[in-house]
Amino acid sequence: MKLDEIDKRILRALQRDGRMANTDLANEVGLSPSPCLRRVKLLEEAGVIDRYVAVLNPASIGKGLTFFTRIWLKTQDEDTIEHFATEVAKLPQVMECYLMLGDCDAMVRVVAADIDDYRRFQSEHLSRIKGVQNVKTDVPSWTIKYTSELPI
Amino acid sequence: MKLDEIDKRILRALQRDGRMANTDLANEVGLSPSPCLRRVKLLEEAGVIDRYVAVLNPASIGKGLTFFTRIWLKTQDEDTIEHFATEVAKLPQVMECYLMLGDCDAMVRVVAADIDDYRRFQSEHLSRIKGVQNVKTDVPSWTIKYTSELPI
DNA sequence: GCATCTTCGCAATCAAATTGCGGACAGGCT
DNA sequence: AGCCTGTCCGCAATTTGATTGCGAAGATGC
Repeated sequence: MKLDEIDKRILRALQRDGRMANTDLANEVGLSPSPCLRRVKLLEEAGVIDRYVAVLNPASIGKGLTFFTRIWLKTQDEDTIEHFATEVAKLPQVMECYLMLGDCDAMVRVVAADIDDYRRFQSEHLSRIKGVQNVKTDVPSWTIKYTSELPI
Repeated sequence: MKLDEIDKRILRALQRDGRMANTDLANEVGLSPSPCLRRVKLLEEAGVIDRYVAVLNPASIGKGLTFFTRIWLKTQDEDTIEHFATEVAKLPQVMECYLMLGDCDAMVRVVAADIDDYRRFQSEHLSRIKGVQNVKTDVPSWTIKYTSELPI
């Protein structure tokens, strides 16, 4: 989809505040409400805007820590990987999971309340997935940047 | 903040659809619109709901690839780290940046259009930050899971 | 220069957000 | 038990914003 400058302004604004009133958005991007809303609908239909979400404060719901876990599988055949993918998708603590080429086979980002909560998750869920041979956890000591705003 | 079952239902719903109409939300969680809205406002004021955002499709704006870059700094003193943090915050391609304990000093998640776009970013921006000694890039071959919904 | 397509803004209509208020329910005290 | 108090609900009125239809302005191409 071809995006002009106004579309980009709309996307930037909605990335900052996805619940902004259309009238305010229109004002910000320099349109009147109706063509502005029309553009937003088109961006949604075209899939440029995938969805709208509320971003929660992880600490306030007892998920204040992030862990990165690198995973090595016993084998890299399709069945093993697919089974792993299916099981990982079921674990709500896993926010992201990537298959990697190179050193490890997969990397996941996990949220947990504390170290013990994470350890429990690792031993009771992650390590029990069939095909998982070894896991190694990296703990970020500080988050410098965390954004959901894509550059546009 | 103490969250009861209805609050949790609200948070789950708004994580799925942050732009849901309050009337629909009220209906889903089993309240009438006014107390439902009151709870949402309280959750916002308490910071449980941090903000609302539109989630864009990275591919549709030419940022379809994700890269993980591990970074080693020349020294780990506070000045070096703070300078690094300041500079990284300015780079819009960087979605996340964590300081790590252990192997590497920092890890960033970067979005780019393609490999060349990433290489340019790495050589022209990341590697030029003062204090950066070495970087190593990991490329996910597939994203199995990617969610913004915290378990609650 | 004219026809056509696109996208705008205005105005009317409809739907949802917001607010104020009375009532139900729960917990604590006498 | 009976009463007082604090909390949270739902209803209804009001305000605000979303949505739609339509005519006009500007851009594009023949």
